[in-house]
Amino acid sequence: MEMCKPQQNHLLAALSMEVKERLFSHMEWVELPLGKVLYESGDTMRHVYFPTDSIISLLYVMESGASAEISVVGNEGLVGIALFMGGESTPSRAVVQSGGHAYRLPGQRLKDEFNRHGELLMLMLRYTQALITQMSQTAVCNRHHSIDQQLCRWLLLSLDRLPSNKLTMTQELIANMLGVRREGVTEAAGKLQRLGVIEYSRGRITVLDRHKLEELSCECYAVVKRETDRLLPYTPSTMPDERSIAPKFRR
Amino acid sequence: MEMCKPQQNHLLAALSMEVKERLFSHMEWVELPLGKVLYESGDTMRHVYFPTDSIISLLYVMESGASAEISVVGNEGLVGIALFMGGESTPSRAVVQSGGHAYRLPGQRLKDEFNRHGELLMLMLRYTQALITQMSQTAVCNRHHSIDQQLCRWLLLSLDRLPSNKLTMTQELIANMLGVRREGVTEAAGKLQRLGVIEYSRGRITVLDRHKLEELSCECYAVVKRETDRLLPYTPSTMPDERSIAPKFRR
DNA sequence: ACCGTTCTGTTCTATAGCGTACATAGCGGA
DNA sequence: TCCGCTATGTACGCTATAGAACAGAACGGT
Repeated sequence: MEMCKPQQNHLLAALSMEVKERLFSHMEWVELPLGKVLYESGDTMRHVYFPTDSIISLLYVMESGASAEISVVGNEGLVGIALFMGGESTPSRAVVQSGGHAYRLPGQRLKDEFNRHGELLMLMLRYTQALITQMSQTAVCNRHHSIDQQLCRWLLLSLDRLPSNKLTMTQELIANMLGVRREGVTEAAGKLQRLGVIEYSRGRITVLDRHKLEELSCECYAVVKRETDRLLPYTPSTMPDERSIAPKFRR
Repeated sequence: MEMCKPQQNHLLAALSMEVKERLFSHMEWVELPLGKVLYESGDTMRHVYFPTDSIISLLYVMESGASAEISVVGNEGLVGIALFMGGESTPSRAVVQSGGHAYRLPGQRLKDEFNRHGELLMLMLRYTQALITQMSQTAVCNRHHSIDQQLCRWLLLSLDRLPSNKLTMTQELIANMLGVRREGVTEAAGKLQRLGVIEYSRGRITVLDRHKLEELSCECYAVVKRETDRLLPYTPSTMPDERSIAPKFRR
């Protein structure tokens, strides 16, 4: 048996003997044929996969059926971060892009390695997953949606983070954020203004019809919003039974 | 200390009294004027920011100077995940997009909350950060680069995860991954073939000139590669011990 | 050796967004 | 009050990519 396998998984290889032995006693060696779906959008993940000579694509599949790759995972990584990030699932699909093999570990076994970590950590991880969702959706949106749709998404994301329905933001600035021309924003904003959805002048934008804005936006806003709400429900910490909630974060 | 009631930070609000009190004894209340840069690409972060009534944009600034927003952070989150993810910095810039305030915590204080967590966790987190980098860069690439460039990037990312210089992948499949038309891939691949960079037929692609491929690719590949190498150097620690694997799962 | 299927190549038109140039309009300081 | 600056509006040609339709080419089972 060769000592230095050419296609071992790098993450597993980097672990100490102690941890590795504990994990490997529960590890399965599985074949991953091309096209196999490891998990669908929203699926509760049961295993994490450590690819060795296979490649897995994380895709976001849109309502239209069109898809875009969010990221790609090979022997440098693992599939199923949501299991330890705390979200248990993601809005993306994992498909085998290049057939091969992987080590597979029941999610529970991975979580067992985490069972001493406190609430702060769990909270951070869950937030991180929400952030990742946003990033992914941004990539998708950049690929597939019009400036008009993206402006709506962007306004809604901003609106959710502000106390009023006004934001101070020149079209030039928005263009930089979206990575488009200022003129493109001018046109899109003009349309929204003509529709009575927003009102603006010299860097002061007032949202008049939020509902319409949501209608005009692409699905990307809703996806991020829904996932963020799911991951971070923000139970008020002033509640007296706060500490009794904490154990639910531990598995 | 003033406890900003209407616009408290949601993450802080969700913490238990115990943890919150420990954190708040080291917390600063800072003003964030519009346009202030919280950190530049590659900067070692000293603080994490919990915005209350401000919005911070995470931007990736390209070599050309053009920029694209990776994500946006408001009172639902925090700026500086790299501090607890283990990377200490990111390739992105954080700019105040909407002036306001935030709670600021020295990074070390946050890390103190993490100091009992084992090596597995740290490894996972570092990987996650690398993945996040890839996602971010995908968003950037989708916005700004041609199909030709994106194909090069994609081939390189795949190549790095495979043992040989051959990959089995139809143009149709690649098109799905990149979120573009199959015809677009056909054209881009044709150009590469004519340049002698690759050779392919019916789903079998051989990379002949990797160096050229890197030249033709946009910067996005290099950014992700460099960051991944930095976060996960895979130091030649203990090699895997075959005997620790359950016999039936050995290769 | 054949035939159907699956890949790849080509060509047409349509359009969104870019680059560029320049015009207008509102605010704010002197 | 005026000037200058910044923000917004508009217009024109250009290009990359989408959408669609179809032709050729190679593989693989029977």
